[in-house]
Amino acid sequence: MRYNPKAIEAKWQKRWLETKTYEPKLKSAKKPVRQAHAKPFYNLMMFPYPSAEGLHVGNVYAFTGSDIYGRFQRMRGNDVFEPIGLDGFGIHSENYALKIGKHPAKQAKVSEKNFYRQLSQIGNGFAWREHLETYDPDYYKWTQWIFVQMFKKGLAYRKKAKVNWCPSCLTVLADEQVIQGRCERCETEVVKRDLEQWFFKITDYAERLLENLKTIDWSPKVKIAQAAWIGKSEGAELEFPVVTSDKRQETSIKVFTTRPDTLFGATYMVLAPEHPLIENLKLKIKNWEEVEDYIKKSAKKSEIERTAETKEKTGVELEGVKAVNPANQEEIPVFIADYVLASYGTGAIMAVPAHDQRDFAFAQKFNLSVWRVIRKKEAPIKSYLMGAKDVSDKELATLGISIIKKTSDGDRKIIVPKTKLSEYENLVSKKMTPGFWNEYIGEEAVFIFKHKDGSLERLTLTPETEKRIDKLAADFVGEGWSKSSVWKWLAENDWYADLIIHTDPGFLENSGKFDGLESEEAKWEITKFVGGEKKTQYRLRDWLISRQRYWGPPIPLVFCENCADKVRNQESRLRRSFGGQAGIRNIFNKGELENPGWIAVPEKDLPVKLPFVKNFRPTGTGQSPLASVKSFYETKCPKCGKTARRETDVSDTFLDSAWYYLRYPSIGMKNSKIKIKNDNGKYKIVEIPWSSEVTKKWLPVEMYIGGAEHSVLHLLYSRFLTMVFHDWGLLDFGEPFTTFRAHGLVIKDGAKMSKSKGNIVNPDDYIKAYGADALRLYLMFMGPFQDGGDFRDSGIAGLTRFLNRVWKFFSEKSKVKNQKLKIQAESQNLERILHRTVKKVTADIESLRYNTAISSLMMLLNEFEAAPDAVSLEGQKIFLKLLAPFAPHMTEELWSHLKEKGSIHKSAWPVFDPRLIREETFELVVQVNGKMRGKILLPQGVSQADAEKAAKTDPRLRSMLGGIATRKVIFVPGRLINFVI
RNA sequence: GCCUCCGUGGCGGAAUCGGCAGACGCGCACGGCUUAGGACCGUGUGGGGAAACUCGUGCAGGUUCAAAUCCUGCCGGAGGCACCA
Repeated sequence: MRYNPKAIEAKWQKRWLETKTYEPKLKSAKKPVRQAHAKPFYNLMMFPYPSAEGLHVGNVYAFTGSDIYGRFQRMRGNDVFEPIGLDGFGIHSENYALKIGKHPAKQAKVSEKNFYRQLSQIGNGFAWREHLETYDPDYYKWTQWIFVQMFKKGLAYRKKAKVNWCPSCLTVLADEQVIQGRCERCETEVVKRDLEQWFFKITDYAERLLENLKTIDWSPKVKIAQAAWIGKSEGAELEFPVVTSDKRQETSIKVFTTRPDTLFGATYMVLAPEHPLIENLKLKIKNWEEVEDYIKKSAKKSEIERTAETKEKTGVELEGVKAVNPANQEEIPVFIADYVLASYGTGAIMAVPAHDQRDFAFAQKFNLSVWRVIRKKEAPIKSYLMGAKDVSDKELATLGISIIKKTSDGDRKIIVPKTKLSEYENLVSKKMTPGFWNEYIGEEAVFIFKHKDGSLERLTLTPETEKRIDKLAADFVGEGWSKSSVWKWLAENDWYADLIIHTDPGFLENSGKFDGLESEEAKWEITKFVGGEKKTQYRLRDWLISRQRYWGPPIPLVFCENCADKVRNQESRLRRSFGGQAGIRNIFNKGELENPGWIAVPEKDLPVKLPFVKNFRPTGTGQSPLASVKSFYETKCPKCGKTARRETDVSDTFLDSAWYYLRYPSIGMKNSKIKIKNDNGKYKIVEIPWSSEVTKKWLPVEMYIGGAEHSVLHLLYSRFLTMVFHDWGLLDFGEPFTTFRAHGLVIKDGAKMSKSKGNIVNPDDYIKAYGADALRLYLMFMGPFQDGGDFRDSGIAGLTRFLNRVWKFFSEKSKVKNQKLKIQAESQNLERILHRTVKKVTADIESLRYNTAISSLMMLLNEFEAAPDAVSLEGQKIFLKLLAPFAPHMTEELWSHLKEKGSIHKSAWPVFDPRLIREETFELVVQVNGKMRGKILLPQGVSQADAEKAAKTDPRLRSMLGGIATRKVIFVPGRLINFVI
């Protein structure tokens, strides 16, 4: 009988479904015991979005890797729950529908069928009963319910802001969906638009999102990405008084800085063009027209335009206005420039050009003073060259000096004639004289000065001196300096900021009484000195949740003019009669009070169904297609009954996927009703979207495997919502996924797969040609699961060959009924290899090193084939069990050939016997001076003396070791012996 | 620019703790079986050398009896962040 994957796979897929092999008893599973082997094991993989023609091979890769882990845990005796569903709502599915000219609702049905067909063929142990689709009203009812709760608790708010707008997808996007200034989905350049939108207050959770990272077992790169995205900075808020030309103080500018230690070096200030203070100072600004013009221009720029030309800074000085440096009372100019972001910190900065790249670039362009206030700690070159802390003018002269003048055709070096040296000495002595600037920048012997006409000159060293330094530099090599790095550091040819300024902390100078203090200490001393305040800033912004598209859950809110008035009036009344808290809070919830006129759709009226609309195309007007559907938006206010208008935007797809893992185990269960505290302090019994009983047993997710591209999207949002639910008392855990592992990327023939390149791998083709088992095996064998791999058609042949050999071996073996062991020695040897393989495969699966697990199974098969008669029935069973997670169909078939009852996938995972692994003898590696010179077979646990003797008497080694005195002998028991002679 | 990860045969990769570099597979070569082979089986396969041996894990150094592995600097690649003060 030949191996026929097609027939076998179809047969077992059908039987597994019939016998519910992969459906754990969700209710009766035992209470989880954390760690090692939790009985109920929630094995989750990221559900796919059915956007393209079918399942991508990248999905198959991820799902196979996740399934192997699940099957392994099942064989270890755990109840494994491995659900799957479709993330079918959202832009990606809608864009696909648009592309092929079909209505998304209709296309969803087609994709659903196709995806589920494909998913049932890849050999995963899915719990099919608990599947879900995000566009199912039974599901999005609860997505909307979550939105309503967020609103009621004041975690959803509406705000007009500059938001990311994708001109191709015709909708706004969250910050997380903008990758390098481009739309995450279509890679179109994102522009800024002023729109009123719904946001979720994820920033309230910034600190916890960051802090909790320490408690979860996730792939480090994902944690790092999240920490960077949250972007915590500790610094200070400092206030700079603003004075006008008549020296009268007008107002003040608040800045946030992480480097208050550089305050004495602040030589100008910059406001973001959107800073509200500019409008207030309008009358005092002498060049208002110019300023206004700049504001308008920068408003039009896209994010990419604003950030692309990093070197070319733009800005306008606010003439007639000066700021006062609170540290030294110097009057400094104030600018507006778009390199300062309105959305971070206070939207204003103090500029310290000597110690910040951007400020330096700006200062160069606008001829502003550069004042160094931080000195580097160590200066090996300088102290070597000069033998002193400061470079003296004389030293300079004796070294010889040349200038590089910047000319139109690049830098040109001119050796300075001796007669001109006095001029330089003059310059050097006029440290920080207005119009001139010279620096011992960092500790480099590089000097730049500025002429009155603004041209820059740089002093460097003559060729003779270069030679001398070269010699000196050679002495430094080995003290943490390579020759090239000494040179790079000393004499790089360009003169841009990266060479001249240094941004590291160090020791203060030119800072009055703070001179000599170390940066870290000086920071807080100076903050105190000027009456500033310690402050923490996060880079994270609130989650923009509304989308101007059709294919998503409508945001379950209603706008009512009448209620808007009520809220506003009540508020002003409350303000007048202080203390009158209670009344209004019983009528309106927090969200309604904070967003006057917006009323939550009552829970009993959910879902707000997405109507079937023929023209579902995005409009581009800043409104969703639903805004033109009268029957949808016309409604009555649920609060007062007057005419009201529904919100016509839908919510972000990532809201759907932020909680799906909570829903799976509760599908088909009764939702729980629990008592929760409302924002007005009263308790209320509410129905929640899951069964608390089942959730307690199965959650949080034990193992989650998915792509790292979701590091700051899905994985961040899920954590946020879980924390929120925890705070509301809906969940008894605050982190959704105990363990998360990011799998690698599959590429094809060394390149990323893309439709335009035509190198897309369609899993259907490969399953048809080779079977799912071979495809699974090949995908996992390509490389370490967490690194991804390069898919090459030629590679799959090797795994097909392997499977054929397994089949052949077991087919022929099963004919031999008499399992009499012919050769004792061989069978002992085999047993040892067998148990070693058990150990290796077990450890490899635990750490997702599937490639090496498969390779050791190949080696075991090689051994089996070399001595087929010595392979016991037990050995055959163990082999099949080890292979079962990788090739579930074939192993199940061969298992049944061995007349085993029940599924191999529910059989017990083999355990190795440590005693059987140990060998009685081992090969001792003999080294001479660290070089391998031979091996000798010795009994396990041999003493050093015996090993030495054996090595010295070994005929092949004798010539090398005989008679020569050894200086030292290193003996590593069980491994090697090294003779140093 | 900053952060993270990674550089090993013709290719994918192995070496999990600093202890035999190149497991396993692909490819290739030769041989067998075959009417035939893009099927199957066997043997070989990092470079140099007839061999003893020697060189060899991106490059240059360092630590060590011993380095692919640790340290320093450079070069190259991938990913993340990107005017975040």
